[in-house]
Amino acid sequence: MSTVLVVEDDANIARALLVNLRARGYRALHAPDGTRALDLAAHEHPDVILLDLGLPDVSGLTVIRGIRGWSRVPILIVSARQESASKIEALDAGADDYVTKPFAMDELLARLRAALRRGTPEQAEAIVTTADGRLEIDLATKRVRVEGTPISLTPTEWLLVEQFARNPERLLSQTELLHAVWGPEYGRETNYLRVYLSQIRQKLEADGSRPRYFVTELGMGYRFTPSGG
Amino acid sequence: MSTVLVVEDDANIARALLVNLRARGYRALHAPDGTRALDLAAHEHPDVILLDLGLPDVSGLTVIRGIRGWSRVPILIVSARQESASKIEALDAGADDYVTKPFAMDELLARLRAALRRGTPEQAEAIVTTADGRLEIDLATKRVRVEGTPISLTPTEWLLVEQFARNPERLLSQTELLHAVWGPEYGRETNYLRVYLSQIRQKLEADGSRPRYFVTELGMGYRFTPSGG
DNA sequence: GTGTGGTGTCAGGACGGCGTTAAGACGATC
DNA sequence: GATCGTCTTAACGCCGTCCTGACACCACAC
Repeated sequence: MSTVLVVEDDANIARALLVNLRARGYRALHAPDGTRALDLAAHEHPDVILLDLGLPDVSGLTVIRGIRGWSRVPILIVSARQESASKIEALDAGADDYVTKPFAMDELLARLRAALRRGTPEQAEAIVTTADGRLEIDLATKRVRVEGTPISLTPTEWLLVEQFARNPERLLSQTELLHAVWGPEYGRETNYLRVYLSQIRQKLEADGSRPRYFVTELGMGYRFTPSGG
Repeated sequence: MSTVLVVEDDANIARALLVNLRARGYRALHAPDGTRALDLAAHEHPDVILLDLGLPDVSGLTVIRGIRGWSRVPILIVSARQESASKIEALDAGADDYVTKPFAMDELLARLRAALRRGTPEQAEAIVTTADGRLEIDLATKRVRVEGTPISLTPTEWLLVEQFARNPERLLSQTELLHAVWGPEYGRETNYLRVYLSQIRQKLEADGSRPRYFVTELGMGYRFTPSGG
């Protein structure tokens, strides 16, 4: 049985996380602030740590540095969308991965399993590459390369590509993508997606009219298939 | 040790069931009427419920609805042959499966084991696989594989397959499926199901004319049998 | 054997989703 | 205020999906 330390000050989110984790058979501990997080990390030796960046007392960065001083336990960042700068700082400070609030529970659990499986922290997830090596997406530097040469994307194009890169092989519905890129009040504007998918394919696919990486699933959504299948 | 609640007014049948269940190592409770059934279900939290439809006080349907209001414990209907209409009603109300009186004890025990297997939350992996490994249904990425190669399904086909994957070994009535896929106002359009089941079998079964996974239960509904039996 | 109700299969037409293009609206920069 | 790139919106043709109806088939009852 693995022990998960949940560092989260919002009581509702914390409860939801703890309930879900315990239902899946994890031993889940809770720290509502940074001080108690460091304390529990030292005394309970969790197998993985879920860390919210917005804490009341000390910054999430301080917590990461405090733990990395003596332990290489995997740390998953949970952060709001607008905190993207501190997310990168957190990754640089030694965090392993991050999910953006509001997050899908199954996605979080998948990343958690991945972190546990790895055991030893590595930044391998930072660059997503297709099986054929033609396309590279660097999530940390926000850069995309096709056959080695950098491609410039517009902000909206990048946000879309980022969604795909963070969810390889997974079917993303139109509403899901619209929420993630344009905001929660969008959902019916599927024509946006049609236009931008077209542009992205022109830039990143070998043959824009026969997409291999950004595949349409008719009536369901889109899927990024770096594996090639 | 699993707890089984037997709801049965006929004393002879009840005794036979209780003796057989206890001999197999189950903890077996007995409720001779609907009122005590609801009472025991609430206080003892059984792992599975065997429910006779012909009760002296309240109808079996009332019992199902009373339990389904707060619990998802598997419910197996035990009913006489001529009560086929109420059997379908019971399935629509949320029962999981049924056996017809007079029943073979080993068949009942087999269905009971299937219900227990389903009830225990071992769905840590969101991938449902058939016993022979030919068919994989990945609920997280919404992808279906036959012998390793991905198969593309239309939205309606996927919704149906998803229902089956989420309820393996369970008998799903036509109305239940129609409600889940087309919406609550549908219920008589069983021809839809016939067309789509045919398409799904063509795509996913080894021999579309001899289905092994998506089995028809004549007059009752359909059952997904990943175990192969 | 014959009848009946439920089921499986096929094909065609209506419909809506999708990809593409282009033009107008908007905002940033100088 | 002018220019440039980006985002939004509209229009159109294409293609797959959904629904429908017809027919064959099967199990079961008589």
